[in-house]
Amino acid sequence: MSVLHWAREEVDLDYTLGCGQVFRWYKEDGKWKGLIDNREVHLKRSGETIEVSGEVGMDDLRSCFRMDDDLGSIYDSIKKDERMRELVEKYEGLRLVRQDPWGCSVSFILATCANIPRIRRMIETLCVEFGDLLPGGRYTFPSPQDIVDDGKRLKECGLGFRADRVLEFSQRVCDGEVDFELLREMGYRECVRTLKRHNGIGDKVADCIALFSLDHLEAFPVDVRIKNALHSEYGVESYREAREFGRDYFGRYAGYAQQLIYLSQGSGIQRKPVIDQD
DNA sequence: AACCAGGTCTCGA
DNA sequence: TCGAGACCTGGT
Repeated sequence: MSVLHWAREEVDLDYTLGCGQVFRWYKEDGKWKGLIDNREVHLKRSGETIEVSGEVGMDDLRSCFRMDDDLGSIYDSIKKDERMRELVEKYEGLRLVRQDPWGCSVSFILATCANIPRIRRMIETLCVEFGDLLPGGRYTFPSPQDIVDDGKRLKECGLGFRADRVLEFSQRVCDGEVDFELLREMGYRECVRTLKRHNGIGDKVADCIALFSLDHLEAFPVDVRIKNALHSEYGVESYREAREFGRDYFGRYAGYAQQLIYLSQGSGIQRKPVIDQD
């Protein structure tokens, strides 16, 4: 077990892991349990430190929690009004997480038109069916090849109309048609335009992938809740308007603002999903 | 028992 | 560009 000297105002695990940006983490017995780089990790806040158990390197942890982001200056830059000042104060320690682009893409393709418990369940099913069992009982996130190898079974996983989209995307990744590192290097707009060429990836999902896994922090994913929040706070009328408003108004770190607003609209810590295996 | 869910795609005005 | 409908299921 190792110890991270990450103060509370630097990292709040409940806000960061419970705000809906990640789907495979859950809190149990006061510990946050999840996976980083397909290895199980447990994190427990203890005063001004975090206790870590699991085989993860310091670099992976720092990268996952985006510890190179200067939270103070980012928060300052998005405190555009009283409302945002309140949110920054209330949710101090909320950080964006850097996810693996492949897993993030699949997760948000699955997130279409489903509620959080169901999204978590679909992802967990995918991992149980196509991933590898780890010591400790959890499963790795499957590789694209794992999925392509048994495309028929994917349709029996309760994913609904999302199954075809995931299979098609997996196939394209296998074929080398998706270059995540290139997507990371290119500008935000081109990244989103490129992602949207795939079936099942529209504005919202592309923004999520760009923001949560490809370091495009100006991405401002707009779903129903964000649209409604922006309507009541800023008088924004449509999805398109909300998306553009978000980026223009909040600027380079609009994604952080989005996550604060999303958290303020509900969600909260989720329980461990139960997958019945046969 | 309905209703609705971190949307996307297609089509017609 | 914009609105309407279809789309698979399963939470609540």
